[in-house]
Amino acid sequence: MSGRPQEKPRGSYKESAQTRAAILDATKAIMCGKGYAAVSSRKVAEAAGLKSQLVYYHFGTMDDLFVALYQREEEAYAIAHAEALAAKNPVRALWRLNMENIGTAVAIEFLALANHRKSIRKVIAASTERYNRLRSAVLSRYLKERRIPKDVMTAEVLSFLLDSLSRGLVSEASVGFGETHAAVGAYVEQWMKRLDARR
Amino acid sequence: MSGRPQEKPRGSYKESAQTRAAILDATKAIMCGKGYAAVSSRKVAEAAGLKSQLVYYHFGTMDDLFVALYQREEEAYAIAHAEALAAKNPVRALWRLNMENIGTAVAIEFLALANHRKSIRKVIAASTERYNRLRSAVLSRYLKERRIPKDVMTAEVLSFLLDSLSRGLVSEASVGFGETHAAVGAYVEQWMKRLDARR
DNA sequence: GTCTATAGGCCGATAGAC
DNA sequence: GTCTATCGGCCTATAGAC
Repeated sequence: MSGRPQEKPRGSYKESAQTRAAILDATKAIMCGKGYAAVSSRKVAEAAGLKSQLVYYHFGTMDDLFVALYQREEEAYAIAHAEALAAKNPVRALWRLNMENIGTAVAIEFLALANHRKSIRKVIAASTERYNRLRSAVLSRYLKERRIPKDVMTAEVLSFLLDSLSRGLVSEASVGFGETHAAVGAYVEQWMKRLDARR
Repeated sequence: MSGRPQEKPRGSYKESAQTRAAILDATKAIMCGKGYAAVSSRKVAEAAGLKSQLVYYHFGTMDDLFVALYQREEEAYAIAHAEALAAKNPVRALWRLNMENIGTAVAIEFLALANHRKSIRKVIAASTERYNRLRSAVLSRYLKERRIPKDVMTAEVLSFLLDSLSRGLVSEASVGFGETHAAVGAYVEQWMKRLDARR
């Protein structure tokens, strides 16, 4: 990582991490651009400039590859998510996180993939539950501080809104021109401003 | 439809419609249950109790099959959608339509499929635009009648909310247990009640 | 850790008999 | 309109040399 280039240091003992990363990057790119069904060992390898057998060497099966990518992306998301929760305005930070990140696009794809890969469904269900728990405390406090009554908004509903609206906007953008995108974006923005003002 | 069974009337001149319907039904079932990637001419034919070549005979290519299914489902949806817009409470009717119908599940799958089938993307974009136009007038009137100011809700945003929230609930249900489902359902319900009361 | 070679399966699609 | 037969391609995955 530091100093000079140092490709293949001595024999070839830490090329592995680089190759793995390249394979995961390629997988992610294909998933976002063409959908999960376009992912194959050959396509991934071609995009990464490698031979397809290396995919199997490093990840075992295609199923394991998907799980490994999910876990890597989830790990990066976990950090950003924790930062967002710790921000002065967690709602705004979470919204921004969901909107800026390509992660939302890849998340949508994984959600669709869960439909027929039970290994993916398992890992998604676990992390979804975990994030909901993490958000619950912070959003509850946020709403309580602003004295928002439960019939106006709850932490659970707010959490769901932040996710499903951002996903809706992302998939809408991939199909049409973003007319709705601007209108909904503005609406959420002014709604968040109003919440801010109650502090 | 009426009278006696009457299979294969004389030669075999109107078996076509039945076979086509069976193929489309099987395709729909596989898409909902296993995801669009699990759809193949062989799997579809097996589910319908037919030979795979009949899929090509009746629909040409797999691409055409997907488009044909989309159009059939869309045709059915168009009727229900028009009824919902004509209902006394169009918002409630639209919400119910999105929540009850398996159509939402198949719609999510088509949205994912649009990622790498441009024929699908084209047909989805067209119908999305059309439904938005149809809703716009009715929802605008609905909001105006209840004197909802534009900064509280607009027809465009409301239309988007109805779609993306129902999609969010459906995909959430397919992954986890529906804790969120109940909470969000109740929230939307009481929100609609409040709108009703303003009439 | 990366290579070549290859097994074995499912795929989309077509040809031609009936 | 449905059947049998079949082609060529891409797929997942493994074996074995280096």
